[in-house]
Amino acid sequence: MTSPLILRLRHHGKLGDRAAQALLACRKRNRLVEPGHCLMRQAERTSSLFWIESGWAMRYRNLANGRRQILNMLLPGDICDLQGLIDTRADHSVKAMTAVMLCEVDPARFLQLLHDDPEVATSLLWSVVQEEGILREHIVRIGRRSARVRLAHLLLELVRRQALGGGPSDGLVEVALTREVMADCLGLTPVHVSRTLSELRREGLVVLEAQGRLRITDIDALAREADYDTRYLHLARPDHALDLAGAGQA
Amino acid sequence: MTSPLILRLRHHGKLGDRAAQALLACRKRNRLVEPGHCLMRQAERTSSLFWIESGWAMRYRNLANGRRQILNMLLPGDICDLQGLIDTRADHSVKAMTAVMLCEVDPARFLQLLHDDPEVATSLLWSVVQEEGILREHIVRIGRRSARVRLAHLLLELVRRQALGGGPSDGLVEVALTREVMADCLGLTPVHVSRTLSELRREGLVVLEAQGRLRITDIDALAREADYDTRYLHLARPDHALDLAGAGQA
DNA sequence: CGTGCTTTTGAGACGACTCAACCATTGTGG
DNA sequence: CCACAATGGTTGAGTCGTCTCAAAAGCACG
Repeated sequence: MTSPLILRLRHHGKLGDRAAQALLACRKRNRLVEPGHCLMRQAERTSSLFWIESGWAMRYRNLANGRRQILNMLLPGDICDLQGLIDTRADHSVKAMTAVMLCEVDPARFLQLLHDDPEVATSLLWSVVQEEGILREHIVRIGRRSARVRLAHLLLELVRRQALGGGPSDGLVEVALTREVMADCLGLTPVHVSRTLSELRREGLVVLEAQGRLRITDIDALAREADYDTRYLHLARPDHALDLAGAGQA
Repeated sequence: MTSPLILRLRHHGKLGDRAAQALLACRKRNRLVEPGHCLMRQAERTSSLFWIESGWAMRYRNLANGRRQILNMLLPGDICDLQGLIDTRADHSVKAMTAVMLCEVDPARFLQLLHDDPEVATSLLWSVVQEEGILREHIVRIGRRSARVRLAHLLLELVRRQALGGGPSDGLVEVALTREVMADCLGLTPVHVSRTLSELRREGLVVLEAQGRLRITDIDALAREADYDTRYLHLARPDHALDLAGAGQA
């Protein structure tokens, strides 16, 4: 079975088997994190670098007034995070939502590879660009959309992202999200999320399945409702991928 | 006079004169953009790379319902954007708020330098990490803070950021911001921004000066009000900057 | 078959929005 | 140098979306 990291990167462009193998060979060791445990803590110094092999995590920030804002979700194949290459005091925490299998990367080996293999470098750059796009989309969602659209939009994004890493692509959200998690993601209260979700369910756009997991019944209908750009995250193959090697090894 | 790019990068860590010169030498040409004109348009393909030498710009997104969300402001010394290294269809626009002087970069030369000079590579990585931090802070601001705190927090950030690029550090916001711009940044309406700003002015935290420019009269007081972490953006020198060269040229 | 957690539902409050009128500033042409 | 237009800012009144608090209902697990 292919690693979700490779699956995801291959949505960006060419990543040959040799490059993929080289990337996977940067793995130092695997680590299993229990649900609810932290992969990284606010104000802690870290210089670790890893990707998510399985399970979901959340990147969030606790505020002085006790509130919480989830900044992003981390799904299988996501890298967390290039910031780890720099030794900074983290301004946020990362917590496992389910059991999470991490692949820790050997930074030196990783940088070496980045330096030597243009395919890997390009893929990783794509990955960073995609992640920034996700953050921007999140800003728009929270800043200028109603609760209903926010929620629909988030669910669509998660379903799409999990598919990129090899997860289900049939509308089922593979992880049970509590109302509180969705609320902290969307800048709402759990109560209001509950109401809004009921509304979507009443209209048959979404159903609640076993273990509290959600399923989008009609992705296109929901996407229309949510002003969701289906090209988002697609990031089709570029017409002319910039050749990082060309410059680097000239 | 030193370029704001160099000033800003030097807040991150060591960037010697040789490295700084090399970075500036990547400049292909300068371009002046009139206020209100776009540096980059939503859905357009771009593969340009440049930094802001003077003036302010905004990165924003227009929604289907006619609303606008400002994603970030671009100040002198900011790079816009590494994404330009990849040929993607932009999901947002960038518009000059004032007259803006751009320094266009020769991508090939830039990548070469990134590849060869570890000091430059480290600085740029810092820069990317800082930018991500700004986006995250923006999410928290919009998601979990009241109008009053949002506004205060934004002003504090802008004042700090302009100082990093060599602008005033005395609390004066060097560019006149319309209520609408602040509103589109903060996910509010111009009317409500007006009211909120009046409130801050009535309390003497902020004053309105000539040409509609704002001045924060007591930065510390406002920072306390706004739950603003003064370490934010500081990004003090790392204890042990990871040596990108060490791995790359081993 | 409790026990603890999450979800749902209801009622009322409040922050931010809308619409609309008026005011202030700046720039322009007579 | 003034009158005027254009733009952006302020203020008021009423509405609406989301929040708060609280209680009850589901659900999972020991």
